[in-house]
Amino acid sequence: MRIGELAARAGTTTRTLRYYESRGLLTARRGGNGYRTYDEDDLKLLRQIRTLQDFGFDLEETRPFVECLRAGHPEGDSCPASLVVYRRKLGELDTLIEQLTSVRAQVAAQLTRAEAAAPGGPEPKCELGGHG
Amino acid sequence: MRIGELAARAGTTTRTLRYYESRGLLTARRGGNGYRTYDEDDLKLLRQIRTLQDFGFDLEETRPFVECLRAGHPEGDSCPASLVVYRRKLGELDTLIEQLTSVRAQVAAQLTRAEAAAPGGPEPKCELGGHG
DNA sequence: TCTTGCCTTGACGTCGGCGTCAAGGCTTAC
DNA sequence: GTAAGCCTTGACGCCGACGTCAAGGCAAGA
Repeated sequence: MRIGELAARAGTTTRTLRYYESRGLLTARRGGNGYRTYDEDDLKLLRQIRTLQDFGFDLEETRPFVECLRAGHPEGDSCPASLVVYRRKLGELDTLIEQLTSVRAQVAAQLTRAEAAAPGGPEPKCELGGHG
Repeated sequence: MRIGELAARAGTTTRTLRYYESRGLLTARRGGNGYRTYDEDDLKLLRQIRTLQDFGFDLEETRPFVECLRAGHPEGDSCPASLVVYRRKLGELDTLIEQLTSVRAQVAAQLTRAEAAAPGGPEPKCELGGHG
């Protein structure tokens, strides 16, 4: 198949595929007219990249998975190098979630304080008795 | 005080202060020699910006806080517009944390699956009996 | 043959928050 | 006077993952 069809089947754009190629991921054969030609394996490889990208992996972080598939392994994460990336990512995610949770708490505290200090009353969430 | 001192006292750089000025935050008076001159109020304003930046707020999102302080309010979040930003940010943080938590779980699942499928054994976390 | 729609390479644009360099002016210490 | 250390404006660089435009080639249908 050609680049347009591959892009469509992977839910991305031709520009993206050429970019991946420029980065050394996703190589392509060429037809007699110079057009790029791909097969089902390329689709599988591309879907591996896209899945990881959706997870927030950098393009470089997908490289071990790509090389693993190219080496003939059944899955992109069938190789130790891929597992290393998984574990590192888990650590990064934990750290990030922790930081964001902390920030969330601080912002919430600021909001509560600011609302309490606001003129016109602190916008009560529940009205204890009274309904007017 | 001049720009270098203000930057130092706020733990940032002169380049950053000029950038804030170019964005319309943090205005400055000028001395006879053309140098920017700041006072303690400017420092307070700058610290407000920096705090929000550390929380992950975009520069644009700090504008209501800045305008609130400029209007003479005691705190940057003494104005309704600032509270709106707080609430929106809380929502964004909740969404983001939720997404990251979901991704974390998916990555963890992939790692577990890949480890189980790996040749050479699934790297057991604990050894039940046997120690050699 | 002409249009339409794919494809090619090349190259500049985007976004945010600055970093960094250039070229020069003011002030103070020595 | 001159070197050091502050300041000024202007402008290009950076990062990542592409978007978008330009100029042109190839293929297929009417």
